Amino acid sequence: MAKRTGVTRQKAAKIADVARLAGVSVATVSRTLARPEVVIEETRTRVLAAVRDTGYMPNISARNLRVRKTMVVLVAVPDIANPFFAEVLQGIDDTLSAAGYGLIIANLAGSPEKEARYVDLICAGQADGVLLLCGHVMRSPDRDLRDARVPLVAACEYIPYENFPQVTIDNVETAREAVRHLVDLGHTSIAYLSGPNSNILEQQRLEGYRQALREAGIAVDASLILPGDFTFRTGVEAGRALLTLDPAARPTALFAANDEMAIGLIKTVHAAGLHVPDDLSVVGFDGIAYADYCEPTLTTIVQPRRDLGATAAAELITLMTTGKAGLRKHIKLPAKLMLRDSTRPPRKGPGRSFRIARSG
Amino acid sequence: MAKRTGVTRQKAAKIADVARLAGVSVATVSRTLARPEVVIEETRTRVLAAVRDTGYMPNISARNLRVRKTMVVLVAVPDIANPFFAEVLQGIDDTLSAAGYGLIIANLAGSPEKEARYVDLICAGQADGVLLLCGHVMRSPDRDLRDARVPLVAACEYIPYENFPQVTIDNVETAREAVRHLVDLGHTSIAYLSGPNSNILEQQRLEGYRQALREAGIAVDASLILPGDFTFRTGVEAGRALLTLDPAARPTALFAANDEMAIGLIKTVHAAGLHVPDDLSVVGFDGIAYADYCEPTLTTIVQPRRDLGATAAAELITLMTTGKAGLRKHIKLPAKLMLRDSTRPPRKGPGRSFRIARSG
DNA sequence: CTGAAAGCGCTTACAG
DNA sequence: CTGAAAGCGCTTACAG
Repeated sequence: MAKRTGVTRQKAAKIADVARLAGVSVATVSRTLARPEVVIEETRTRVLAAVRDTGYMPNISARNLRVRKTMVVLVAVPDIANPFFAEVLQGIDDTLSAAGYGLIIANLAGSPEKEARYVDLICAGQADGVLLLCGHVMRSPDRDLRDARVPLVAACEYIPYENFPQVTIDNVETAREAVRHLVDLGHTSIAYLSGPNSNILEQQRLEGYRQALREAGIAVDASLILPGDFTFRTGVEAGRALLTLDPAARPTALFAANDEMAIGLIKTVHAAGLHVPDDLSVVGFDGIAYADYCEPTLTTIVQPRRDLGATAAAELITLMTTGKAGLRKHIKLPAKLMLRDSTRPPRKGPGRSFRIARSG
Repeated sequence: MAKRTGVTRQKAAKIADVARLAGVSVATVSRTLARPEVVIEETRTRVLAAVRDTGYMPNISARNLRVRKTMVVLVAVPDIANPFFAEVLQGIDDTLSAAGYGLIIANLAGSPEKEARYVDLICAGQADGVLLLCGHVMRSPDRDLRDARVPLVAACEYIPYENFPQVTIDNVETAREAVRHLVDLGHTSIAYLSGPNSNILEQQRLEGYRQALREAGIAVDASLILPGDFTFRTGVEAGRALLTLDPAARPTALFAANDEMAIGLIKTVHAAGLHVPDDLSVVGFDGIAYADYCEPTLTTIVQPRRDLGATAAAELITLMTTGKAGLRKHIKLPAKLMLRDSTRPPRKGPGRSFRIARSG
């Protein structure tokens, strides 16, 4: 230990303090820290000891100013209170902070003003890269993020017609698998509880539903496609709609475009005396924590949230450091069907002939 | 619009570019932006026009280096994937970003290495203030945050024996209110499902439970205090423990130290045929979103999460800018009891004499 | 009211 | 292998 150690010192030590104590120039201190192998061992030892004794840590603002980098990444999330994104953020944070990057979390929360503020911030060079989890390229009234010469990577919600890297699951294929599970159980009357029509995830999941039915030789019945918007509330409404149906015409299974809606629907039909899975099998999508707590526990598609975040962050780091993207523009991560208690073969056996007679 | 606008320019405009275009010195540009009232109107007009035409935005690193501030606040959260903190973070983010501060989210996630890295970062002057949501003052093997001459504010989880500002709900009073609600319904045999003993929140909620019973003249029965650790799993275990009890000795109501445990317990006793609230009333604590979806919906204490975050952030801003804290060191925000479907008067009427005979 | 100049703490060619 | 020096983009006394 030197005379006065850094711990209780009033002001933080700067590089000049270290240089003085070690008896070298500031350039040598800087070099020792950045590329230890270029200085001779004796110098290195002296410098490192001085660093320790002074408690020196570099001033990031000064370094960033000098090298013209910010070492921060902005990540745009639609809603930070949504647990889904919280876990994706964890994967991002792990990867980015291990590489020395800081994180600015831009919580869009449906506010165009906030979004515009963040766009301006990025255009002003306040971030070295941007991670888009919000399903669109951020905009402001007078600036376009694509002109900001800053690396972009999107994750979770695919953004069509763009050519930066994107990391998502394969929504079409995964939705297809979910519906195939219902078909395999013997269901032939399978409803779909949709998300908002304009949403890309909704469009892909609906497509997967269609494909699975087609493969099974089941005609798509438009009356079995229930409107929803990803909220618990529309799940409840869809449940009520199901209850008004003549029991003979009621589907024996339902695939919901997300878990919240599935859970709202189950709760509603339960309260009316319908049993899940005996009277109705339900599959959700996302794998939120609650899907494992609800009654019955929900069969659903579990997205690799952490990995989605980590992979996107790694892709962005590549882009920021090398200036070029990895080989694949669109990385699709596997999501898996988690079988739980909300699905079961239909009680009355296949009602297929009935459905075909009724539909289109 | 000037000849070439900033939008598609290669490099971001700097203050010298603005000065040249406006025909003034850089000092004047800086002044106009910082304190518009000190320059004469004509100058101000010219400068502002030049700012607009160049698309100028100040380089934050340079400014921070110069004024020796970082304009970032570090917020330490125990677990970013926990929806409770996600919403507190929203309140923090709103307040801080409106004041021009950036946010570094330190996701401690039970990792002492990460925590130490963040402590070093703060000691190196990389943040102007710290918001502690983690229930303890962050530590690293060789540095103490309290010596880092950086403003500290804690929120949500009270940290005893410290003298920086703290913002929490009144856990004792609120728990007392929850139990009083059960007492008012006529319950006299009221169990408590606890959190981990070492946790300060647990200690306070237990104290509130005790006070409410005492006020009602009900003796505390140690056998009705079930161990838990805030997880859904221990709620399930407590439910099983309840089921092994002789029905006559079974409590008619239960207060759980948090919602996850309450929900796990309800699910377990339901599966065994016990009805909530008819056979058992349950009150939770926290007001997580799921408490409003589960079956039955859960009567619980709703914490003002957003407000907790916003208030703590405002307190920290005061501390960072004026150097002194507000009047009150410990700010207690009101939490409210949300009545839902999991509580009801006991089926068999007050069993008070029985309880007294049995306990203490 | 405005300008010239110093300086915040670093990194990095450029010499030697 | 090491040092002297320039410069990253700002802000702010200090003069005038």
